[in-house]
Amino acid sequence: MRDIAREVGMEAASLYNHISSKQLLLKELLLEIAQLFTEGMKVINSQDLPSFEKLAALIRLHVDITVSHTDAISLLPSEWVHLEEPSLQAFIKLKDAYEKEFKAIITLAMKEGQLKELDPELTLFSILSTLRWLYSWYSKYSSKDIDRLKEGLIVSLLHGIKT
Amino acid sequence: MRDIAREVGMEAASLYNHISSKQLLLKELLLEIAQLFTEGMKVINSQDLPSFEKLAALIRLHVDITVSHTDAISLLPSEWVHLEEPSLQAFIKLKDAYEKEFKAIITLAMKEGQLKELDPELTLFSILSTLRWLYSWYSKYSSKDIDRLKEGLIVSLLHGIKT
DNA sequence: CCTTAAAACTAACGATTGTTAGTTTAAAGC
DNA sequence: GCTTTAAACTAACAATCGTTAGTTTTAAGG
Repeated sequence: MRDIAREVGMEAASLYNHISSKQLLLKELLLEIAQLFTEGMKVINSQDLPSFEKLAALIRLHVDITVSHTDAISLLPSEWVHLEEPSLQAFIKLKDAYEKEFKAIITLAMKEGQLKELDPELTLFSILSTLRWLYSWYSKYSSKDIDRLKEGLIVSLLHGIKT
Repeated sequence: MRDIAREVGMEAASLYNHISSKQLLLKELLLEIAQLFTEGMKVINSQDLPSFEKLAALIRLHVDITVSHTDAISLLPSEWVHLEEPSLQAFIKLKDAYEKEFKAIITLAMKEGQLKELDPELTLFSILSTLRWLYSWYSKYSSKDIDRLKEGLIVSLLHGIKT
C-alpha cells in the first residue's frame, strides 16, 4: 500500500479515503477484467459466425483487452490466487465458464471439420497460454501495428506456422 | 520461511542450518532450472538436425524439464523478477541467450522454407508462452501420456490446428 | 466570511517478516 | 562412554506490513 501511495503521490493512510482495503482493490481490478472477457465472449457467441471465425474473434478480443488494460491484466495470471472468499469463488466461476465456452467453440470447430481433430483441451491450453502472456510482450508493437499483431496471432495459433 | 519450514517439518530458524538466506534459496532454484534449459539447448544445437526437428526437440525438452521439475519451474515465469543482483543479471543473461538461440533456429527454419515466413519474434513468443505455462496444466496427463502430450504440442505449435 | 465535507496529513497499532543468538538434542567415531 | 559435530530447538530482534484514530488542510456553497 505504501508503494501504491508513493506512485499516486500521497501517504499510505490517505488511500483509505478512496478504498476500504487492499484486498478490495485487488478484487475490483481482477473482477473488472474478468467481466470484460465474459462480456466479450457473450457478444461473440451471440453472433452468427462460423466457429473458426469465432476463434479469430476471441483472439482479437484478447489483444484488445490486453492493449486497453495492460496493467490490470498483468496481475491476472498470477495474482488471482490471492483473492479471498467469496471473491475467489466468483473469479473462478467466471474463469471456468470462459474456458468452458472457449473449449466448446474449439470442439465444435473440430466436429465441423474447420479444425483438425486434436485434443480440444490441449488446443485450448495452447491458445490461451499465448493470449495470457501477451501483456508481457505486445509493447514491442506500436499502436498502428496492433492489427498486424492480431492477424499474426491468428495465423500462428490457428493456421499454423509450418509450410 | 515459516511456511517452508512447516512443509518440511521443522522450525523456521532451523532452515538456516541448511541455507544461508531466503534470497539464496530462490537463486539456487531458479538458476538450476535456467541451467537445464541452457544445457538442453546446447545439446540440441550440437546435433546435425533439420531446424524444424530442432524445434520439435526443444518442445520435448520443455515437456521433460516441466515434468521432472514441476515445482521449481512454476516459479520461473513470475518470481525471477525478485532475484537480487548479481543473480538477477546472471539469470537475465541466460534467459536472453536462450531466447536468442531459439529465435535463430526459427529464423533459419523460415529461410530454409521449413516454416512460413512470419514474424520470427511473434512465432517465438507464441511457442514459448505455451511451453512456459505447461506446468500449470500438464498434470491432467498421466505419466504414460507424456509422449502423447509432446507430439500433440508439436502438432499444435508447429504444424497448426487448421484443416 | 463561515460552514461543511472531502481528502490529505501524522502517529501509531498489532501482526508478520526474515533472520540471529544461544541452547539442546541426535548420531557418529574413537 | 566420551567427544564432537550436525541439526534441531526456543526466544527474540528489527523491519515492514495493512490498517486505524485523530487532526489538519483544501476547496466549494450559502
